[in-house]
Amino acid sequence: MSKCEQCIVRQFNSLKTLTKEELMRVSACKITKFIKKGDVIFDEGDILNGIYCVREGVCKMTKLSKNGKDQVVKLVIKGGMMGQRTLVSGQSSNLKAVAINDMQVCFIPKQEILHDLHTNVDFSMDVLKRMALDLKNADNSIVDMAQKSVKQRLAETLIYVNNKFGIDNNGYLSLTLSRDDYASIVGTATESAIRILSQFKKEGLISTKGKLIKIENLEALKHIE
Amino acid sequence: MSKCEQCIVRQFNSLKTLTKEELMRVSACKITKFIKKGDVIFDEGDILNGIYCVREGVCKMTKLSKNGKDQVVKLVIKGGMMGQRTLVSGQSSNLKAVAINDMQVCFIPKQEILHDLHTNVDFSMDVLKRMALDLKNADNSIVDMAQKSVKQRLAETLIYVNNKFGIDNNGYLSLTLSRDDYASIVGTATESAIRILSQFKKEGLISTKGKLIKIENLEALKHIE
DNA sequence: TATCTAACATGACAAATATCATATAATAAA
DNA sequence: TTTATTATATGATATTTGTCATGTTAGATA
Repeated sequence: MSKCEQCIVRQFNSLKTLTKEELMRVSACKITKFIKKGDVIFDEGDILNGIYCVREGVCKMTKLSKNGKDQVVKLVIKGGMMGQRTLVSGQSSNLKAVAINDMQVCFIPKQEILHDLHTNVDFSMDVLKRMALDLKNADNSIVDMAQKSVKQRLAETLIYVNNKFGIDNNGYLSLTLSRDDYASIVGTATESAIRILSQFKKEGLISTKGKLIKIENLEALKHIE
Repeated sequence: MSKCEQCIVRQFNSLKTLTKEELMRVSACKITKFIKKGDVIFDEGDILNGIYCVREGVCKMTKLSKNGKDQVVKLVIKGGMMGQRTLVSGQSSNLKAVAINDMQVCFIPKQEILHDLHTNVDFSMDVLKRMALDLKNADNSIVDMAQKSVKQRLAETLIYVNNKFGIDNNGYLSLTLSRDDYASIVGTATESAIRILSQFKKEGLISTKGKLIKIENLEALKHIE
């Protein structure tokens, strides 16, 4: 079992503010889990007894709407954490976490993190800072959902995936999402997402090969009306 | 100038976790401001040198979308705080704060709050907890914006205003919002908001008198399709 | 390989929502 | 009070988006 002290992933999250001693305690009680694509890590309403640190893979955090459709609220990538909000508030989870590809995550028990939150100011301030950033992003999402067209949101999602995950050797977006995932991120019907992607293709903004998508005209995508 | 130690409003926010000494220091450096309806307390991009505690009145926090429309992200009421996110992240404000009615707010300088955040664990944990709750609410708003119809969102807004602000002697919603405000909360065109309110009226779900709105059938509003 | 299944794709149509025009009512300013 | 301005209201119409039907493709399974 690998040690947190040697894990590069923690550089991307609040754990980097922990002291060596704190890290060793965390490392001693953490549980590393291997999650297969499509598996549910935790569900809405679950009581989480700790937080998850993503070592590998990508995860979507979704919420089921009353109309029966899942809405993706956030994508969590390597270095990301899940469950902090729930840990802090003491409530059950508001979101469901599903692996988009094979993942490796470390589970850290609640009491360990809570202890560090109370005793290490650097840590608690960093957690606070990241939560503040999450809140800002969420606020911006609200505005986008309310004010932008489906086409604009889909274009922005493609740009986001491009920026966040980059492209493979052939120029295709490294993160492969199903059309259904795109629809669920954008907040539209699967058919609508497919239709708009087809339109983007016709207009030369993107090209596709199966599920793979290649951005052909980033600038034009940025200026979708 | 009134003292924070005697201010009931702090019972509703994180300031209630401060010690008497801390409160007195806060009280000594706070500035109470009287804001008139429609006035801007701070704008997007502003550098805030502190946080605001709402003593009286209601405030809308909005963000300007690229299409030129303001989207209301949150309503802040008596006891609410503004600017914590910005204070914590060290960034400029992501939102604009506009008074919906006459307000009284107390401005507390940044360094005072930051000091308390670093030294009082109860305080920092409470701020964290409230931010976590804000984040949950924001996530839920994303889902609502993405998945619910304008009609549903408007109905829910009416219910929210009813629950949060109550009704006056004649049964009308105590908080009076313009049709434009409703549109900006729901994320739709003003005409659409007006049209749907008219429809609700025809269906007997609400009645109106000028800008005033009275909920006539709460249960039916809750079950709008 | 053949078959099955899930994902992708597209047409046809319906429903929701935005936009533009215009009218009326309410409120503020002169 | 009169006038000017802003908010509310509604019709007509265009656009966007959702829904249902159906077909196609690609990958999984037997």
